[in-house]
Amino acid sequence: MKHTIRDIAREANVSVTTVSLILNGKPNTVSEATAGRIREIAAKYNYAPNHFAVGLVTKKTNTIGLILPDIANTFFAELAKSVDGFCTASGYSMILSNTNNDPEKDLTAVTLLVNRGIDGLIIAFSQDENKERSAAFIALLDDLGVPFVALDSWIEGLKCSGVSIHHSKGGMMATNHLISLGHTRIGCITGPRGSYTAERRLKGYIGALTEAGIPFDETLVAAGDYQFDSGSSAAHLLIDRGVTAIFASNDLMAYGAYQAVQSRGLNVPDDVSIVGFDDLFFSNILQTPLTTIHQSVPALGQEAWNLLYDRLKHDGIDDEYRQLEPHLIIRDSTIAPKGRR
Amino acid sequence: MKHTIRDIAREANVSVTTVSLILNGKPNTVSEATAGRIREIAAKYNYAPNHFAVGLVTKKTNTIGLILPDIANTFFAELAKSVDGFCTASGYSMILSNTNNDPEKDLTAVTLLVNRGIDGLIIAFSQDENKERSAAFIALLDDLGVPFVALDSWIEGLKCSGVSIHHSKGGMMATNHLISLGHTRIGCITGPRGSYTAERRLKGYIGALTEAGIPFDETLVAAGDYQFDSGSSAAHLLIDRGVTAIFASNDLMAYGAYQAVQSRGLNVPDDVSIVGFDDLFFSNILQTPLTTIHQSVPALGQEAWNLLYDRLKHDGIDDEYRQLEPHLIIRDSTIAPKGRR
DNA sequence: CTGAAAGCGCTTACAG
DNA sequence: CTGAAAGCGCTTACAG
Repeated sequence: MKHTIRDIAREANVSVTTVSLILNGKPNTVSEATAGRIREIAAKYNYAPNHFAVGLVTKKTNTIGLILPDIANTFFAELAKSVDGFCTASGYSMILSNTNNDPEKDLTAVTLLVNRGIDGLIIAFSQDENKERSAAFIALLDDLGVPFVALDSWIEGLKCSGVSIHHSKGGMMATNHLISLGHTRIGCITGPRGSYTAERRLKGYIGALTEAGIPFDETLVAAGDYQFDSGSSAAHLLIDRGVTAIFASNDLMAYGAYQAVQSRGLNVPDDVSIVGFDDLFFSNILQTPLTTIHQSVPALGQEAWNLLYDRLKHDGIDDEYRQLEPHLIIRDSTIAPKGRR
Repeated sequence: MKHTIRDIAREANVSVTTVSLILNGKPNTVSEATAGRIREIAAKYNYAPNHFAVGLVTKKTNTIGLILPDIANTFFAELAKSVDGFCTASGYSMILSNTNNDPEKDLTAVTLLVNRGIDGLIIAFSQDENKERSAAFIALLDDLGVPFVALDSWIEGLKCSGVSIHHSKGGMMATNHLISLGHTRIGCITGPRGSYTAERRLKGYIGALTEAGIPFDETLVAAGDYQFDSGSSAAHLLIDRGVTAIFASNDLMAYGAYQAVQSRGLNVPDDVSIVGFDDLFFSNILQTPLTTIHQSVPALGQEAWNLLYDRLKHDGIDDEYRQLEPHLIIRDSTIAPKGRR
């Protein structure tokens, strides 16, 4: 049998007001004897306030929403784990919403979660090239009434806090590594064109080439969609174009590129060097461990939580956008090009 | 500005009762004209009922809890994705709780979620060998008051519905495959000893050997913990003992076994055949794709959801335990032993 | 030092 | 065909 605050009050011979004050640690002038008795009785019945009644009055739920494009993707799964850990530690619960990378679902998920009553929202946006929908989404978010922070991705024109890795710097570091090895014919497998993270990483690639005086060759850019298969087909294209090295905009596509190289009887890194982006767990246990840009997922989750938590607790904090430092992890998938070993 | 049912009622010139009846599709005798007007106004303001007020009255939250040992593990991440999909489709939200495989946290998570108000619970238990804690946990679950179903794992003595793959049959199929290839010195890397899934899979291994007339050799069983590293060290042990084939109780440990084999200058499958369990996405893109026992994760998620949903909607349904059929996927990591090719 | 009472936003018998 | 009112279980000014 579930007990209410009235049950406790009755048994303690006090009013519900008094019980509420004590159990919530609110400023009060209740005698220690009475307070102790109340706490004892509450403990005895394992009393916990009804979540809905509290929410109805306080408008607080101690729940946040986490919207993710694909929880089955290791990167986002680890992110969810990180955020969940911080939530739990701070007494919050986390409602997860998976959008399957469907921007339409970003919208419905936000509406749904806000209507259910959440205190805040962390959103890793789906990749979306539709400007009109983006505008509508921004409008929706603008008068959301609950704080939210953008994670990993971003929408042009958004007004909120956010955190991501420094995507372009990461793309630049990956490409620079290949250049410093002596490669000049370097292909790039992008994420979905038009999407924020894809364009930022590509920008880093182009920047590195330009800085090194290597003319940017549009035909050495092949569009992928962050999935394994697209990495494989893009790599085939690039190999046809005679690249000696490939920067894949995420590890999953890098794995696809491995497969393309191997299916032609070629070898990584002897024939084609490959750099990834993310540093998934699996990148390190491949037969030829992958050189890649490491993202600290726990740090990403923590920053997102910190940004949100500050805004949960205090009103009117200015927006902040934090970009985490990428790290180049050199493993066995990159080597100097054939002529220069 | 958030609108309430009173705002809608006022503008439609009707009572809140009428609005509530119409918007909830309850049996009513409201004229179609009035009903239409109400729906229009509600739509105009994007009205959604306050979740807490509804919950306070109906005692229903349309929220379920999903307790998982490790969301960063691909297997559970895909499970979460599957369950989330069914929840969403049925109008439910899912609160995720990650226990980091800490049985203590299973307990606190259950308590927390139930106090927050959830309609039901799906639990993939942490591995626990502590009988006393298990007993306490069962007692807690027994008078929980909300339906729950066990997913993947199980606790001896539990009274609830559940679904998992047929672990022992899977272990048997994996081992039989190795036997049919001609192996007789077959090692087994188990999950955490004493845990349900580990013991079931091991039982399948032993059963297959016995059936084939191969004497069971205790020294060919090495305990792991379902993590990569443990697979590697266990494989080293088994190779020292002269096995020609290894059944690893999950894919992650199979990857570890690959590494052990390779670090000795040996080769999979030429020197050691390896079978895994789970069939993670990565098993298929390894340089030597892994022969393994496939679990249909979407089916697992769907069954768990179905079992829960039935019990959410109807009282007094009998407990059911469903075991899903495992499937052997033969790839390149298994071959006949050297003498028999 | 403590309590009575209003109110959060709904749903649902019940009355007419 | 429609509405007034009770009640869900809390929190919080306010009164004494």
